[in-house]
Amino acid sequence: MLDVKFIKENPDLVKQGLLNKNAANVVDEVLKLDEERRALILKSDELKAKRNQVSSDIPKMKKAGQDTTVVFAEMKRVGDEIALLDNNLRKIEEELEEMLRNTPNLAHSTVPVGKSADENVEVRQWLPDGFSFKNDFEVLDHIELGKKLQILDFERGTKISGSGFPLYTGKGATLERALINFMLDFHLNHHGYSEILPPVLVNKESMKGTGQIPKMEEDMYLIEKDGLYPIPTSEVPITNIHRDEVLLEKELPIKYVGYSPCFRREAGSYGKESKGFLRVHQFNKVEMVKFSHPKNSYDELESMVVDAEDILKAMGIPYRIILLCTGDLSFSAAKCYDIETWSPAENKWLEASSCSNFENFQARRANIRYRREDDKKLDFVHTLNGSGLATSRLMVSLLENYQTPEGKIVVPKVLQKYTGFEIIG
RNA sequence: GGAAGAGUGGCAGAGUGGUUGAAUGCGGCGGUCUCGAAAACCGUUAUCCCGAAUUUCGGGAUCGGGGGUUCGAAUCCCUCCUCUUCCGCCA
Repeated sequence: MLDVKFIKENPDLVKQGLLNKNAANVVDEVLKLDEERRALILKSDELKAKRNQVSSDIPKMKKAGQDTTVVFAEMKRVGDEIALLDNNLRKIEEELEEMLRNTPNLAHSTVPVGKSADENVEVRQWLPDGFSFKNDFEVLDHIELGKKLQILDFERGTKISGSGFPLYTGKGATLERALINFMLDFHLNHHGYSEILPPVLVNKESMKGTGQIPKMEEDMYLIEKDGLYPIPTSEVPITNIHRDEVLLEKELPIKYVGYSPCFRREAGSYGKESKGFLRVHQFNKVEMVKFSHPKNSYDELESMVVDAEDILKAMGIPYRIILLCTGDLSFSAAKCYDIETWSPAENKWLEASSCSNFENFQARRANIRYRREDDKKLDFVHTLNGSGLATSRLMVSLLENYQTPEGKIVVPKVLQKYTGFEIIG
């Protein structure tokens, strides 16, 4: 959530920022509502001050045996007027809150301005030794491989739950579990994160805190009976760990890594990308979350991207880093890098990770603060998160890149101690 | 799911309608004492909002959340949430 004070002090900057993010320009309306709000507070506070004064006088009057009926009648009127003003105030504040909650975060100054994904910028690319975009043999895609090797069963997944609910079988299930364990261990042992295993159903407050609600509500599952949301990413529960808390400056940055299944309705996105793993309703993801000091959150973002890259390097999967332009940035993000892995069968890059700095946008919504050492004041932390990584897209690249001409899968070296086998097929 | 009880400042814990933002203790911070430290003593110790003013001052709000009664609510009423204990059920 943007700060009204900041909008007030930098209206033009915010207007341009919203424009860059393809968002509605609400600046003038926000400022107007804020002005109305302050005027009402001024009047209301004045009357309350009067009421407080009189209230403290009443015991004295009673003690002195004075008649209070006139004062009571007057104060009744004052009370009614206060109630009226506060009612109006609440309406204005709700309207303002609603508007701000629906207003996206602004992009950082280092983010390229652009309308859509076409204007994203490739930052770097990494390819394993001996890698070639041309294949010596006819490659199978992950669906064909999954079927042939009996490790993925999309048809039965559909029978059990519906389309987009993958079923892993045999060595496929083992490989998936190996991936998750490998990634968790890697971040724990080499990158200094501590592990979280979060609840996968969260309440509305948590969804609001990280910004999935209200803007993305249509894409979220909801268990109406209990008012709980299956999480679209463990960013939600993990970031909300410190909702309404005050952290110590010296404990920053706090770095968590956690595995969870993720649930997304993907409403309205059925199409050619919906086959196999490319777009699913349930997938597994290892997520990194950081609570950072505002002054070095951008360094933390860079190192988080490197943390995710290390996983891909260790597994020998070709990838590239994309810096998202302003128009392609998500609602809450100020800056975001996507990591895309190569799919030889699709002959294209697939988004396997997204690492974002939200600055204090989420912290403001979720009220996550830290106390400064020098002046003892409270300030909002910066929150970041990144997939490290999503197994579904990763599995596509893994299977397709590691297939042999005979249609078998070689298990990447680093995963072998987790799988207990070296080859599938 | 049923019954009973409870939710107050960083923590513990008073307060049941009128200078209560809130006693007291612990903790934290500053000081006196000391070569230094401990002890002791003195002082200080929340957050948010509004308004003025170049270190600050004034006002308002907040005692789990929301609503109500009242001139006035931490205190009374309603409702929701959470926790504890007992019963039931259960991986």
